[in-house]
Amino acid sequence: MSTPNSPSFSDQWLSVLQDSGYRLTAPRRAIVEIMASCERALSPVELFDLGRKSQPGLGLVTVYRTLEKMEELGLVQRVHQPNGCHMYLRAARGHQHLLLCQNCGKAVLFDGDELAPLFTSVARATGYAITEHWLQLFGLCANCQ
Amino acid sequence: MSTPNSPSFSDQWLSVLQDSGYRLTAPRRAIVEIMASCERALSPVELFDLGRKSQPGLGLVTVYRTLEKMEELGLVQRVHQPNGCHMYLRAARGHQHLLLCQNCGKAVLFDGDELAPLFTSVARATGYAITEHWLQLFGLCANCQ
DNA sequence: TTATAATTGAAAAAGATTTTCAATACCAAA
DNA sequence: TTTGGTATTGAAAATCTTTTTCAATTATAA
Repeated sequence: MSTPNSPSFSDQWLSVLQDSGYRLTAPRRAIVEIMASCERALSPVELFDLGRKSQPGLGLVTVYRTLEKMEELGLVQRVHQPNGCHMYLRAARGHQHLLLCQNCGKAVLFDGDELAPLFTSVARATGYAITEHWLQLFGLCANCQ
Repeated sequence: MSTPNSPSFSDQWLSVLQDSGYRLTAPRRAIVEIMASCERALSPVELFDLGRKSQPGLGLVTVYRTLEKMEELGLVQRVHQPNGCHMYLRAARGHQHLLLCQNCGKAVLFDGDELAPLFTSVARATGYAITEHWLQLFGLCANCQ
């Protein structure tokens, strides 16, 4: 429950950045504000365009750099697209996976705790040390069906 | 069981290409021969370098174009990498998932039958109609660890 | 053998992302 | 406050993968 005296979602992110030794600058504030309140996945260029509305001098490079830091801090997660480009989405807590509507782009998250046993057994069967996994689902949301 | 008189694996692929209306050219033969016999995922450039050994004039563009056709015909499958680039792997039959060595590219396939219940419950919980899923694991194979 | 249409490779273009670098701005310490 | 060191910035250029263009070549059907 958010009250006028409780820190907003984006203020929390700014604190995380600051506590990690990063400086709070106007471009970062603008980027954080957008990402912290957006429910869709955004491409770096979309984020850049949105950010320029409040921060006209904003550079695309700064968008990339800030996304990198936010990902490193677990604030946003990268979304892989079939064309190889990336989008970024507000991260959920814990390890969450993505279900994307192929029509409108709306994203829903779900957790994949049930996957752990599968990964363990695959690792054992193959001898591989598994370092990373991706699971993404595609479909149609209730509206678009 | 392959005998001197039965068509080789790569000859089968060439037949598929020809039956689909594509012409058989020396560059295509070279590319098909490599992909049909390689167990690792290859990047277009790796394939290009390998192909030049038997076909010195081979162009990278032809590699891309031939991969595109082979994927369309279900002979190879695209492998997505975290960096956004693609590699290509001889296609498996049936629905299989990929575990890829990040060092040498060696690929292992596993089936994800155990995932079905997860997808069903996610579909029910979200109201989405799930049409496609994307699961890929990354790690280090026994050799590369 | 010939005609025609697919295919080729080089070069250029297109995109996304990263690097470089001089100028700027944050913020800790005085 | 003021100040100094240094993180950060944006522009431009560089990278890298992939696609497009185009004139020359080549496979294949007639």
